[in-house]
Amino acid sequence: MSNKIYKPKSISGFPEWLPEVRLVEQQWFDHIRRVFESYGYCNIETPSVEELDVLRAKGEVDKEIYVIDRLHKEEGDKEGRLALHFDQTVPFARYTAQHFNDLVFPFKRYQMQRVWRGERPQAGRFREFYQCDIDVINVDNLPISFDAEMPAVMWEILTALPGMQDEKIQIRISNRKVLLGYIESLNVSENIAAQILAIIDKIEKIGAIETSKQLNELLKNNPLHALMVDNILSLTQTNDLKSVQPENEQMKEGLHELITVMDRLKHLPEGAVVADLSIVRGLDYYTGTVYETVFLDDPNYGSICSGGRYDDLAGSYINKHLPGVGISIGFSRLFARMVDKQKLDLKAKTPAQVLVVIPSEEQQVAAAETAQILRKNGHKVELYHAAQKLGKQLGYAEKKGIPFVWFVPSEKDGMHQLKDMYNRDIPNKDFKDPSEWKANA
RNA sequence: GCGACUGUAGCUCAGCGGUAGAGCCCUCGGUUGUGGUCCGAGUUGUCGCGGGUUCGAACCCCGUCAGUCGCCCCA
Repeated sequence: MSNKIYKPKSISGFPEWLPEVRLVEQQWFDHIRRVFESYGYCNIETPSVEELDVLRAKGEVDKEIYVIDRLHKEEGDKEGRLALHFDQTVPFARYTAQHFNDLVFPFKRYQMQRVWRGERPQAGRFREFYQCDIDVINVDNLPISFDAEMPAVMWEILTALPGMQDEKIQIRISNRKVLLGYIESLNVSENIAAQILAIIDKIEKIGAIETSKQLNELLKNNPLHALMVDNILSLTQTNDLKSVQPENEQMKEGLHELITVMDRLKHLPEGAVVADLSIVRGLDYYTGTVYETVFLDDPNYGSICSGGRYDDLAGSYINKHLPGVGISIGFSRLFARMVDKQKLDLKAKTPAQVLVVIPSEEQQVAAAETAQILRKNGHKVELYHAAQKLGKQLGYAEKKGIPFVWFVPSEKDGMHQLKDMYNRDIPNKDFKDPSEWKANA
């Protein structure tokens, strides 16, 4: 055995939490799971790794993918290269294609797992993080109503998460067919079109004036550039979808879909969900509706809940047409912000609700028996580990944030006592029998 | 991948050329069946790493690694 001590340090971008934070994180997962299931989504879990070729099936992927290797891999070993998945949508599409015959469609599933991206970490940006996804995939046709269900479910979750009550968030929705259709009508090269999208994507960050400047610079060789820039800006900033004149069939279809989705979200509070044609959402597999969600007081923190519709992602793995739509909570990004802003209730460092103390050696057995009875009655119980001074035992309960302390009787035929640690003024409750104490009473 | 800034005790930081410090935390005591306050005592360091300048470097210089924040990209 070596005595060498490796100084412990956290690896940047790979978050880990203290017990009191983890407890709240688990509550968040419970809450999210409950709402997902209330809409009938079933859970699946896919492996952390996929074959690299599966992850790249949709062509070039910009995302930084971690590949994994065996330490003792021999030269010439013929194995598919394995890689950690960078999202849950691609593995889900593979899963759906693979188990096509055993699934019932429309297939509604949720997934809450870690994903990995080798990007440079920053506030709210990790290399290992949780996503909570819901997706629906159907055969041949997927009703547009699902495009409206996605943000509705997420709004319900996000506004009710413990600690999120005061946060002002907004889900923004667009349809890529609108902007892509419009840009197609401009007859510019593919390269220029991509650059236009990249500039529009930053509109909130850099402002309309800077956007206009950059677009003019980009398009300056086109004789109509002033008009084009004006039109792009007014399109991406419009508040009235119905007044937009479609330039072609694709744009018309996108507008119609977007208007339909917005119509079906009218039951949500004013400003919860808005149509925003400047949403670009990268350049990967989305083909129609796209979502992103921001904190209104800090939109640059990044999206905490994004997704969209993909017409043919599963088609990379099976010769069928399997359109889908999905949305994903950037769980770790969202959670880390609430931790940083101290919005979480971190009193408890343990799930234990009651600490059974051991006032003296003689009571050790009685204390252990009592703890067992309380557990059988549904309480979460920790038994103190030694017959030490009571002040020390109470201090322990306090430090761990255990709300109740239990005293076994000090004499034959005496009463059990329950002490409330948070409300010192409340007198101790007496019980003849530990079973008289009901959980949550 | 590019740029800026920062690395000193478990944590937050002071010291900026002359023997390494404070607060918090932790441990014990004041308090042998009822905690949080207060008081006293105590433990804690390759000053990120390597090289250079200097009689002397935590401090100045070079390199390197790590972290934070921007850019890019994204949850």
